[in-house]
Amino acid sequence: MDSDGECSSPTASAAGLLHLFGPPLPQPESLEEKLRRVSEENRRLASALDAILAADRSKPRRALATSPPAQQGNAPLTHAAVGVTAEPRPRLRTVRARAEPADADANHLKDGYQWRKYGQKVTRDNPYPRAYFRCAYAPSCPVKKKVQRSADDNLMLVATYEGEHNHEQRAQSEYVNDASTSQQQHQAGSSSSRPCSIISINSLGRTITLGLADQRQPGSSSNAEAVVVGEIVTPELRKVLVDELVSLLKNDSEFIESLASAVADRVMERIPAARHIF
DNA sequence: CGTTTTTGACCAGCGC
DNA sequence: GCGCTGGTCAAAAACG
Repeated sequence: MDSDGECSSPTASAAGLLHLFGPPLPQPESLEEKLRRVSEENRRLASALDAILAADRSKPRRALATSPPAQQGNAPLTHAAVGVTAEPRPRLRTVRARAEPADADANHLKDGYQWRKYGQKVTRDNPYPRAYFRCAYAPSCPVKKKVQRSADDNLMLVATYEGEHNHEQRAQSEYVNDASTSQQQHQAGSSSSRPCSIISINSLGRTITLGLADQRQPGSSSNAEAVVVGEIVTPELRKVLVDELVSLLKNDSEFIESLASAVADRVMERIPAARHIF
């Protein structure tokens, strides 16, 4: 995904050169409009999800404790909006992710850990079976997860993690843990020196924010309009969302045009310095 | 043949 | 106490 973080792609440069010899470029407002529209769409989805979760919480629960409402007091609004359930006492985390079409009939949610399935059960309020997994990396690791398809959307996988890993994850860093990793995650999301996209994770490491950094004014924060995408705890989930975002934006000629304009502006900024050479 | 998955049985908690 | 439900166990089957 890091490959999407480079601004200086040949395409962008070409667009910038075209702009040099072309008519006045379209105003960058279109890019901001685009962001606003995505934000608005995200807000609509978030509120819909919130309604679903609110209905879900109103149902009686037994083994799966729900988070006390008061706990959300100091949490950012986006947490509730994207349906993050951050249980304080038993370490329960709920992750919702859209399943790949290829895995349409599988109940697997890849998250970088190795899991061993030890049971499956059809629950009362969901026609889809719930699969029970234990961490298979270390026998003593107490972490369990439950994966079940959403009753509303069978392409949506809902995974509930319980407990914390008491071992290192070799292949990748710990993605499902707390604030201690948020800094690394931030770095990982913007490994390039000049990232076009911003991927940040909040203090709890449970909400990812995807945004488009306006490179025209590096020092300016006014353009940092972020799009909160949802709860991300695994690289695969991040990749799914980023891929989806990239695919959406790639097919949007308006966005491409705006992006080209923004890159052109950057090139224009550097041209005067280059003129001294000639 | 070792490991993983499947699946029916069993157990515990909760509400009535 | 009984029934319902979610969670776990463990033997059998499947797989590489």
